[in-house]
Amino acid sequence: MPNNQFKRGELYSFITGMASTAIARRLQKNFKQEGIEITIEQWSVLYHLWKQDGISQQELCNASFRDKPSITRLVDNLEKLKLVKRVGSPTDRRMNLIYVTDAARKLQERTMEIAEITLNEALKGVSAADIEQAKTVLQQVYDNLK
Amino acid sequence: MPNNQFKRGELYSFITGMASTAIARRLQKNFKQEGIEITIEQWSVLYHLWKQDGISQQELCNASFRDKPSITRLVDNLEKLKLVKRVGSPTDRRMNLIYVTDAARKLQERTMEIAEITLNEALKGVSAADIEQAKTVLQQVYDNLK
DNA sequence: TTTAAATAGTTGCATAACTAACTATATGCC
DNA sequence: GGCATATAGTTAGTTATGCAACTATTTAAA
Repeated sequence: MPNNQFKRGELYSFITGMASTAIARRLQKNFKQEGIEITIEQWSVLYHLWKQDGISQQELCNASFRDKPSITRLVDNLEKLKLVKRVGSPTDRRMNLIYVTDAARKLQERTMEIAEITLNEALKGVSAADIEQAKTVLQQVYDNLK
Repeated sequence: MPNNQFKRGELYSFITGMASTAIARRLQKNFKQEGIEITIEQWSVLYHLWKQDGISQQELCNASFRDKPSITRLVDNLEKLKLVKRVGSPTDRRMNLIYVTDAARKLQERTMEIAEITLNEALKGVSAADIEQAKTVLQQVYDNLK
């Protein structure tokens, strides 16, 4: 128990997640540089829809670790950009099924490439084993707080 | 070089930093539960000021990895809450020196305790060595993108 | 010394987060 | 069938972020 005790003064960067913030910021910049005018948050929603669309907003909430109002507005903005469509579910009139448009599909390949490049840039000099291990720790943290 | 290549489909959680988001969210909840009505962002600014106050907003930017408008507004809100004071620098009239108030000092001990408890909760079941290693990776990521 | 460039901070605009309160529809129990 | 409860989604209010444009002051160079 005392061996995962954090010393005061080391708390800060772990809590604020400055590393992931930095990655997201860099990815945003790289998108912009390529003339791709979507936010990271919008991209992270598309990311799930590319894998599978026609899912409800609630399922998008679960997949992207966001609450319902956040998804409502992200979908609002993505719809304004004509990247997704809300389609009322035929079987449950409470639900919207979210579909990506052709315009969004055109973004998939290139943005995933940029994301991959950005991530490799971020992880330069870190061994594959260390990355795996860091991912395990972060997953454990997430599970602990779920 | 190919050994720190990320496979597509694993990108997402690393980029969005869901672990650090979860920690921050939990800390916010724990503050609230104790009747402490400040945001994590406000706390993260106080965190630096407790270590040393009377520093400029620019120094706060550097310490807390934020841009100037963000600090302007955080200091605005902290000032409204009477937790910090802006004092014009006597030697450089462009600068504000930021001081914490007695009310803020009263929050230090308890909030640091809560942060420590929250972090230990988040890191339950993770060995000290793994934590160290994850921190090293995150620091490297941050340095790579700086 | 006066003028250009750098620095400190603020303001406006757009996007996004969380909470709480709300509407509409579906489900389940009597 | 009818009513309570759960679920899906939206809206409003506050805080925060990033970018760009702005003011005020300082510094450095011509």
